Amino acid sequence: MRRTKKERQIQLQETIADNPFITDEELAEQFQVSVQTIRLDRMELSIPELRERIKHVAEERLTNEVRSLPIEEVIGDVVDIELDKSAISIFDVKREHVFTRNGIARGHHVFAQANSLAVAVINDELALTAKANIRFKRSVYEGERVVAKAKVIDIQAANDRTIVEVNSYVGQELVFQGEFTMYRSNMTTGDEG
Amino acid sequence: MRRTKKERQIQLQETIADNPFITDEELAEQFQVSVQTIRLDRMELSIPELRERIKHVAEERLTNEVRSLPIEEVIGDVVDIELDKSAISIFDVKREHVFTRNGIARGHHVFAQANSLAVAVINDELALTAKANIRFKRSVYEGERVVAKAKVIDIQAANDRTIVEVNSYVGQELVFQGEFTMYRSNMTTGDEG
DNA sequence: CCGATATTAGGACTAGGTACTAACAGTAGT
DNA sequence: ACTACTGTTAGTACCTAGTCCTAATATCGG
Repeated sequence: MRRTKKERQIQLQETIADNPFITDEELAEQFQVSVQTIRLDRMELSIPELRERIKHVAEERLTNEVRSLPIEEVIGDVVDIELDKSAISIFDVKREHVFTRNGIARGHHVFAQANSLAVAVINDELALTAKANIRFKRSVYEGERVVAKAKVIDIQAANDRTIVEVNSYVGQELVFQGEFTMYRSNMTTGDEG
Repeated sequence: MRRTKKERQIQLQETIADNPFITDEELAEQFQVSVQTIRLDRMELSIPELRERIKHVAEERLTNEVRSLPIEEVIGDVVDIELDKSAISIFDVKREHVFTRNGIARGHHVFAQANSLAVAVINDELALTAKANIRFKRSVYEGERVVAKAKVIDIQAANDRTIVEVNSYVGQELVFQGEFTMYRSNMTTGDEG
């Protein structure tokens, strides 16, 4: 034994984890044991064979590719809206919205809900977000329901600018705060919202 | 001949393109020709064998990997990164990212790219966006390529806070500006990023 | 030194191919 | 009608990276 079986198996796991493309033969060479030993190790650790590993990586990539942000024009379901006054939407945090590592919702989804509600509440053909000032108050987790409440604060017809305040809650708890400055209609500058 | 050779080969290319995981045998079944014919077709079209195709898909995913964050969790392709210093990502605006009405990119995509780059540049297990101050300078349209450049401005070890500035450009033109205040590691407050 | 555990060797078999040879069908040209 | 050519199919040997199984040997602890 170059080292103990346990030591080798631990290193084996790490080695394969950071390079799934390595063959049993290369592993045998690296650990100075026979190919059969490597295979026994893989069995004991339930590590699949090279081709299965590669396939798995490839499949993961293909399924993850389609997962950025949804296409619907509003993120979340608008449950109430009074144009140019206020609006409410709900958004259920699902697996595809969270970091796989820790189950915490990725901030841009929470932002997207608020931002898209700010757009929706504007009573105009075209509303674009020009500026935003946002604050994530606490993490949102998979399974939680985020309720976003938008309030139109100030309509300055003079410069086609409207300020919308959005507060998002999980239950009674404030999780997100944002102040969006929106341009409306025939403005030339500013991006969407 | 069920159809002409040419027709079959065109369809073969499409079939494999949208499902690289298909075997020659399955293809032969589908096109009602022999396995050998499928192989001749692949030769003529220089389409590699199943295993090579799968490997290629898997490699593409892995070569894009970033240390502190798995790649699929970043919006846009990270083309350069120096942890705790700077990072660059590119994001091609496609049909699914824009308002169908006017072809203008929805702001949260531009935000998501910047935000996720701000997360990626942080050299820590966990990075969460606490605050953000953003400004959409001009609209981004379908077909445009947005290059986001993140710069770590200030690491205040005392309160686990890092300020990251992200500027996004289309060509030479600044389209988005954001200042992200990130919490890192063992902080308890603040949401993801 | 004995027995258990660990390691190695070998053979038969598998999927999904490559590379090559050969046969045959249908069509076109002369 | 004979030949040439393209397209298709069949079959063989070989490859990689394994699985599954049996059997032999090595090594360590008590």
